[in-house]
Amino acid sequence: MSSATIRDVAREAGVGVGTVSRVLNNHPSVRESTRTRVETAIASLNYAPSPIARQLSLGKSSNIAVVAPFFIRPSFVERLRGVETVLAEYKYDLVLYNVETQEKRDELFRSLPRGDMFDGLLILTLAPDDDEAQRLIGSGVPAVLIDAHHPGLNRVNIDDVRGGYLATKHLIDLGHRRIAYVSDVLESPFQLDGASARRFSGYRQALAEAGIDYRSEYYLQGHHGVREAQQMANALLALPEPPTAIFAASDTQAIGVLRAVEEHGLTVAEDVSVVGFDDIEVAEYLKLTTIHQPLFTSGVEGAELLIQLLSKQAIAGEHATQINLPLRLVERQTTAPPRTRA
Amino acid sequence: MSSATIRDVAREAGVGVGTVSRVLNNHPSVRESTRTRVETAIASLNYAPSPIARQLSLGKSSNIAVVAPFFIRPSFVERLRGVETVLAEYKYDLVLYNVETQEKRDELFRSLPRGDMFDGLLILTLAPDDDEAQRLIGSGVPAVLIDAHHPGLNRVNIDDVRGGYLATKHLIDLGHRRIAYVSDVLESPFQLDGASARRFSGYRQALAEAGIDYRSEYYLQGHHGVREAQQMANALLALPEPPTAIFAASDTQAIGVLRAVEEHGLTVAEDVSVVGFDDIEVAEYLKLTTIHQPLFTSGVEGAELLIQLLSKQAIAGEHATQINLPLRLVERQTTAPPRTRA
DNA sequence: CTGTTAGCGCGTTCAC
DNA sequence: GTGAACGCGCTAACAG
Repeated sequence: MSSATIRDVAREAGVGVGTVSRVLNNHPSVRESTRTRVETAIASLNYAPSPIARQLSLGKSSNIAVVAPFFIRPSFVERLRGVETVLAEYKYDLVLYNVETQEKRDELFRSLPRGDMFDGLLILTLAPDDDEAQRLIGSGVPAVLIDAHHPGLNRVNIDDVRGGYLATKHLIDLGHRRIAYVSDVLESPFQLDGASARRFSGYRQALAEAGIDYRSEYYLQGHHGVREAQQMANALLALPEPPTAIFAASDTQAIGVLRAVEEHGLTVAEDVSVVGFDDIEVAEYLKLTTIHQPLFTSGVEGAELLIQLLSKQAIAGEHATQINLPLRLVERQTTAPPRTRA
Repeated sequence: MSSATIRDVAREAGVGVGTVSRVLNNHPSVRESTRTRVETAIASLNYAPSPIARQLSLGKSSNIAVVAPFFIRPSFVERLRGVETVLAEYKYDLVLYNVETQEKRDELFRSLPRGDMFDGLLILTLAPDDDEAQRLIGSGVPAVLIDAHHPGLNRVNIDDVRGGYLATKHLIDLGHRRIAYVSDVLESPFQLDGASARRFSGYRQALAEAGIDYRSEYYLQGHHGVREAQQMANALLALPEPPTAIFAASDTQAIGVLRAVEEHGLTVAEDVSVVGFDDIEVAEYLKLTTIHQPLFTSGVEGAELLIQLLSKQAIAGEHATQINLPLRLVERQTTAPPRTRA
């Protein structure tokens, strides 16, 4: 069946366990003849070392925890792929934690930092509060945030304010003046990273710069999701003076907006322009104009930063590094100049 | 920094380590007064037990491995979500392995079964060959396949033949006679589960049943992906006698077909009908007629089956159970009767 | 009820 | 070069 131990191998090869351990770890000081003897013993017993025992002895686990909310979001999947790529390269195992409730969140932030269970932590889209952050850095477990902010913690993210600005500016340059913003809900009891809020301020900044008054009826919040966004857009389009352009906080939400536009018998771009955020894969198929952010790359960068931290003998107290990824507008076919007034 | 051990707690509380272990595991036989004493000691030392040491001692890891190819596919994500849901419920940790090359595949199938690293295995969309299967069942590590077949291994899947039949039959009932099939490549050096092939035979079955001759020029294979499918559909549409309907092996590929139809200046449904497979989320937004398969549910069922196996004291030799999930046609707006000949 | 001790499987000195 | 003994942190079985 299973589990031959190192001792069995030692006996079989007629050597001590120490020697077996040495060949296992490619220790130079072991005679070639005994090495081969041990190796054949290993092969014949079909032996494989126990990772767990190894971990206990070594004090490291060689696996890193990835915690993230909302599995479903395409943007998360892209990031995760990036993470997986580099973790696999460095032979780290990826343990995945999904967090969709406040309780699970608390539980995780309490248990993760302790324990020798993980060599490192990767946290996606979840901004720790000050307490949690303190505990994290205090625990000495290297951690990096991806798509989340916290001063004092290593992190890779984007300039959301600029993203909001870019999207809005594009619409303004096209000639739009009545521009709405469909946002995630800002005040979540569940602490996400307030990207929507920052994009909102970029939106207002662009508006102000162009001398366009901000209108609160053009600013709607709702839970993340196609359906919710569709409803918001419906409300917008039903306004006495509906917007001629809508900026959605994510591509997913932009899809909802697109549907609402169709539902109203209007045509996208011609009647109302739509711009999204993220540039997930479907955005291309939908020909959605959007703000591209490096999703896959964010995962790669975050994981690499973590690996680097891991090797660096954990010089705590070092100030946290921040990696900022570039943003750019991808112009496709859902934006156009506003229809000229009849 | 971290790691107070159980011994520290014992000393602090003035008890033996055994007692501490008992309160940790809620053993009934411990006086209330000492229990509280230990608990305060735990709190004051900010102690948390080492999962690894615990695992070594217990001989179980409380984590299960999920191996799957192609992170990116939306269908995989849905399944993974289902898996995660039940694993979390039962307090199992989810260790994720991505497999996109033959080497990684071999490496994994060699290393996974051994070791006390995992209590169980969940394998998605990857059909083990006979050797691998033998090693799996021989290892005694409970495993279940999701979206993959192998006699002798526990598995949850669908009736792909029937799926292919349903899709094709729908088209036939609509009046189509020239029906093409856009497929994944069947002979992959990389051993996936041959779902496309089975769907193909369902396709042929429906054709035969309706007395429609099979035409090899209507059957194209290509790698999974929007772009590849789009090219195949382009080729199909450029045929002297192009098909009036196209059945795609997945929704992702159906998206490519949709694009190709547009590219040719044709309109979907009116000029050419398209049906997909999977019913991923975007299918709804694209109004794609498709074969719905329970993606999320497949993850749930697979994980639950595994959990059940885990508790059942691993009665090996038991014959493998197979769970078959239902399929159904979801009719949306990409299919319609063929245009009547002018 | 509770303290003590023996493993769990492996890495690592430390002498030989 | 190589074997023996100890320790990693915890659970479980055995005495009290």
